[in-house]
Formats: sequence, C-alpha cells, structure tokens
Amino acid sequence: MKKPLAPPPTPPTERNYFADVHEVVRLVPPGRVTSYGAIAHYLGAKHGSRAVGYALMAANLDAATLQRDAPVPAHRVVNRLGQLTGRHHFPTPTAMQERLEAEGVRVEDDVVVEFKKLYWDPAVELG
DNA sequence: AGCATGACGTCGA
DNA sequence: GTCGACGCCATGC
Repeated sequence: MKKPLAPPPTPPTERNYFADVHEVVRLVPPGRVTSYGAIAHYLGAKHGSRAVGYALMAANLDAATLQRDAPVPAHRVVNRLGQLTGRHHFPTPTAMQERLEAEGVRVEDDVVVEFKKLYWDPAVELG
C-alpha cells in the first residue's frame, strides 16, 4: 500500500555514525566513565574524536533521538584526561558533575577523581 | 564547492 | 615539559 507518511529511517542529522556513538555511550555502566578517543577507537579508530563529541552534543539537544532511543548518558563521557570538557553544553555548567556525583563518581576541579580506575574502555569491556 | 568550527587526540619542534 | 600544528568526521555558512 502507499504510505501517506514517509518516516525516514535515518534522519540526516543522525546517521549511522551518530547512532553508533549513542549506542556505545549507552553501554557505559553507571559510576563509570569513558573517553571520546576510546569510543572513536572502538568504532574503528578512523573516526575523529571530535565527531564523537559532536554526536553527543547533537544527541543531547535532539529530543527526537531521546524519544526514539534511550537517553544518552553523555555525562559519562570525558576527554582522555578525565576533564569534564563538555559540561558547558549541559543545561547548567554543573549538571554534568552533579550527575556523575549522583552515581558515585567524584569530581574535583572539573576532573574525574580516580579517572583511570573508573575508566571504562568499550574496546576492552565489549571486545 | 570551499572555508571555518567543534564536548578530541596524536605528533613534532 | 610546554606549545603549536595537523588529522579525524560531520555540520553550518
């Protein structure tokens, strides 16, 4: 039958790459953190780490994605130094830290305490 | 179509 | 050991 509405399987702003990033981030268990580079590396090491952050930013802002799939715990993603570089993109500058601390992750001076200890590498945990 | 930007990471000087 | 430049992928003008 003809389809009166044509729901695009993959919106232009959410391509396979973004979906991949979202999926991996969702796998990060509470109380653990990962890095942009780890995700990029897990996805093939060919993807730029910037694109990962870009995907998270888009995911957080795009309510459609949040409704379609589970919310992306972007607060569990920090840079390779454990710094909360993405906190400025949250509703409030402290929202990211608040969420992390709510999960038992201590944040001090915008840096995850015991980052190496809480580090969750998808390439290791998943593969 | 080309240039500039971005929640990064790695290399070279 | 610190600083600067390039690369990566995707988006916006």
